[in-house]
Amino acid sequence: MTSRASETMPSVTDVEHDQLVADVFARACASRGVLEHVTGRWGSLALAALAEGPFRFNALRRKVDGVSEKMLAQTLQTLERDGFVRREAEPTIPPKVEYSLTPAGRDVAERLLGLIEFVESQVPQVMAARARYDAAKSA
Amino acid sequence: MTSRASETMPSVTDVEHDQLVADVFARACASRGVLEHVTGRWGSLALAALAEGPFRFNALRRKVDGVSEKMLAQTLQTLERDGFVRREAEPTIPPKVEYSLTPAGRDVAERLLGLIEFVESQVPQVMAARARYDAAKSA
DNA sequence: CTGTATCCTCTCTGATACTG
DNA sequence: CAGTATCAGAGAGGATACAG
Repeated sequence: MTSRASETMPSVTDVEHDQLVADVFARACASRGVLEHVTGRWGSLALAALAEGPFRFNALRRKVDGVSEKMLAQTLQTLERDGFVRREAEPTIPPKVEYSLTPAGRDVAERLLGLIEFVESQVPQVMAARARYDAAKSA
Repeated sequence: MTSRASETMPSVTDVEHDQLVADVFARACASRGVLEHVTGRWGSLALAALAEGPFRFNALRRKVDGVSEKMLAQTLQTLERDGFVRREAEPTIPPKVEYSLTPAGRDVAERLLGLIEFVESQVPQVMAARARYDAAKSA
């Protein structure tokens, strides 16, 4: 197996040529990086928020409670670069920048939303499971 | 449509104010932590792998290429504690431990799989988007 | 208003080594 | 085989200040 990959990782351009199916389980597969961008701590929340409609920077910042300016900017840039978020800046004073989802972004966001809703619905059960687990541990 | 668990609102340590529905956008909501566990770098891959069936520790380690023993153990413990993964150890020599999904885990894994498959299918487009973005930047 | 730049902390992560 | 323990580095993340 190629488990012991040499010091050189295949570049991203190699991947598009090998018409192999993308496989997140492969350590060097680009899909893993993309997945991390969309499922990341702030990436998932940003996408979920934008699923409700376009947002301006600070509105998004208020929506995603707890995110710092830096991380929000960084997250949005990453998602824009990956083609999931669209950024439209009006060259006015004061500047107005609106973020929205691209078609691909909407698709990702929908699946994300399904996951989020399920997780939210499971919170009580999770808390119960944690309590059980911790009790068994200390016992 | 979200959890209408109005009847039994968990007294889950929870949030400062009692809210009727879990809200990932709230920074103090437990759902955010749970979401991070299942969407985390290794959590998502572990759940996706287990969706294919039960795995023993080292088999899982081989499947999820690149994960260290430590992180896999840690990830599995977290997911077990949250009630998404079941761990069954046979007290034999040598030890045999099998990991599988709980019903809740299966549900999460399915949604995760949908997301992963979509992301994998989007890899070419993402690469193209990145190339475009980078080109525009340097221009 | 919308970011960028800087500094600093602290968690996450992975090698390695060891135990049952 | 299935972990646990420990250590050190890398990088995520946050606060603040500043620029356009």
